[in-house]
Amino acid sequence: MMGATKTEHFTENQNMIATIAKALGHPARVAILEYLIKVNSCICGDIVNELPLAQPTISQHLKELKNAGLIKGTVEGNSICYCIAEKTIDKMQDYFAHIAGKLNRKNDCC
Amino acid sequence: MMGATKTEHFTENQNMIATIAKALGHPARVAILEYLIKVNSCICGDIVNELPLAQPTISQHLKELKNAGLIKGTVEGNSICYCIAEKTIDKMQDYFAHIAGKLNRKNDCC
DNA sequence: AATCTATATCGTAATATTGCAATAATAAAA
DNA sequence: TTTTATTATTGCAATATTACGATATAGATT
Repeated sequence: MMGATKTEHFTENQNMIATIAKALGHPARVAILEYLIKVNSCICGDIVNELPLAQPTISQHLKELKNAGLIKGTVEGNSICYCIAEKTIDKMQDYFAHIAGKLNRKNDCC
Repeated sequence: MMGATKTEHFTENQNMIATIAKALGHPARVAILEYLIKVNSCICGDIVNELPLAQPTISQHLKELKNAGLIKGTVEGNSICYCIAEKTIDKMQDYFAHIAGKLNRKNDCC
């Protein structure tokens, strides 16, 4: 087990932030998130039409966003309605606000 | 070139957010960031003593944080003083505040 | 029931990341 | 100048990610 991340050595919060950040660590997923914010909710096919990626690739990206808790999906007929999970966005906003508030703003060095 | 990210298809901002998020997409790098915020500035060795990872591994994580613009490092004698790049933290705070503000907060579905 | 529509999953190739031992590089200290 | 201290780089093994064609799944439509 060499190239595997040692999650057990870090706090739950650090792992949580990392998981969400990782999910946003790909421009396609950022684009999906922004599109979802713009249209409020949509189905997978809409995103396939919007982005230059194949349907299985979009599906995979949606899965990762969902696993990270950034989006939700509900079955609606034979399609699935996706939308933003506000709570997680709020969590990230709070996190950055929190650490930004802790910054010294005049470092010793650098 | 199959498993390579198609950055050229996304906006500059989407790529920038993804790059920063990706750098925070590992708990060790979140831990390094939080430690740096706590102590204001430190050298690589301090982080090696703090986290359960070998020196080359820490060095690599620092490099990635630096490449993403999240930290700065300045040579100081034979060691390097690392500290937070406030601007980038602010950028992320602004980004999440911006998208949080755009949320509908009562979705059609989900 | 057969077909269409929408999405997920499988399989696989290409690429990237993670982690560390060994070693190099550089500057201070002795 | 030899040694020590600090950090970066190299090389490599293990694992993870990215992308997509082919195929499966499931609900709607005819």
